[in-house]
Amino acid sequence: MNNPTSQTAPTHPSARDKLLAAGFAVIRSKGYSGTSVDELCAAAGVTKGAFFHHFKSKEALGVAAANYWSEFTGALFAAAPYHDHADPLDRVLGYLDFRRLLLAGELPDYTCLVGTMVQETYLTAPAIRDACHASIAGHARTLAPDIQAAMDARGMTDAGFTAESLALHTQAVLQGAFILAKAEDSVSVAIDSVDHLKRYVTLLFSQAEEKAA
Amino acid sequence: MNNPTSQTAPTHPSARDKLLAAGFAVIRSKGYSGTSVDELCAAAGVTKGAFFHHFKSKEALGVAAANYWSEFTGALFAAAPYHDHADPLDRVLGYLDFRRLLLAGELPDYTCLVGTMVQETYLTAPAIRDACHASIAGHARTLAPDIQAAMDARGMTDAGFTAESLALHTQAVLQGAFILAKAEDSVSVAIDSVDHLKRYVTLLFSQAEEKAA
DNA sequence: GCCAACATACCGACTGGTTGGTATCAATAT
DNA sequence: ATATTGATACCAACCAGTCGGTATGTTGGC
Repeated sequence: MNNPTSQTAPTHPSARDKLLAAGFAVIRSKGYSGTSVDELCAAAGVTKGAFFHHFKSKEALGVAAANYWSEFTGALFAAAPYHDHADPLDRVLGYLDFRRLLLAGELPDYTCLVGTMVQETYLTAPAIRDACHASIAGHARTLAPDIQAAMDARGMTDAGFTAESLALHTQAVLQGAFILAKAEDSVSVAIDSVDHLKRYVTLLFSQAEEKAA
Repeated sequence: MNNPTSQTAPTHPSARDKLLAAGFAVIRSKGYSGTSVDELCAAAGVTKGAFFHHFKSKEALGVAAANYWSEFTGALFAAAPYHDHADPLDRVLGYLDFRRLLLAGELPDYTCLVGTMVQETYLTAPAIRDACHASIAGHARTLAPDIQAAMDARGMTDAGFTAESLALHTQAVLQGAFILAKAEDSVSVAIDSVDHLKRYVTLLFSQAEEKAA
């Protein structure tokens, strides 16, 4: 009856896993403050007793959800195909194509949990803010090496920006694109913004190629 | 004793005005859902009775605050000096310089009210979402003519993007920059993103100039 | 038998919202 | 000039319901 790998197996998820999964969905729809513990429990199909057995507070669930989000997205992007390109610039552009591809389904499905949470909690819940920051910064850090390699290949030693700052800029564009998509209730504006970002990166490196030539 | 222009005079602001001003500050700090009506009243120095005299619900205050935000920022940017440049591209770049300049003080002082609110309310309070969308889209619309003029001046008839989409992209970058600044608890990452955006716009139009030459 | 994993029942504090009432005003009638 | 009217602006107290959190079970595997 019991699954020996039940800790993380989707066939027999623990109340903790169900709550974290419910957190992804509900918090992305209604925000952190707008989501009640009761609501979370109902969405997860567990009771409040289970909630407070696994999380000492609502804030603790917020932190855990942000950390789980880091794991989840980390695995998603690590398995993505854009890493296969030989040229580092192609990997960066491939990443943006992949992000564009992810803009599918309904708004709560493709928006960013930690971007949503940090907006509300940056002053009131520093622990959540730190976990969200770690998630965003950690993801940006996976991009920086490819950007740096692309810069090095073109001798861009004095480009006026760092690989890290460009990596963070991509995240800013994506987060902002989500906000505009929510405001317009349409994904097209987000797609347009990713296209602008891709055009920026392309221009940035083609410019350097011309200069080098 | 009584001020004949008391309706809008800052020397004798009405409870409504005080509540809207308090809304700017408190909602930008704690988010919409995270802000209670009692908190708003305390910050404004009025009672709950006054609140519900002027606003039929908390949501109505959210809508009114978003609309007031549109007026407020509309006046701010209309009076900004970047409109004086003769070259439309200089006006666009001047706008970005002005936005960079506005990134001063504490986080709740320079972040965007409607960007914060729409993130939480896009599904639960359509009236607020619409007001936030009107604010963002309306502001972007003030940028589009200058962008279009800059494109026309360079014969960019087939640039692969519209002036409107670039205007919206600037707003996405700014909104995203605010999120990253909140996560990092530092404005520098937001400044970097605005710099990237300015570099993008510069590249976009210098590229077209080269092609035309 | 025991402990982790849950469920049930409940608490005080706080939530958005309502109540009845007062102070202040302009307009009008006297 | 003054009294009457009626509307607006505002207040303190209060309401029913919801909040995050707790106390006390019950259960099922080791």
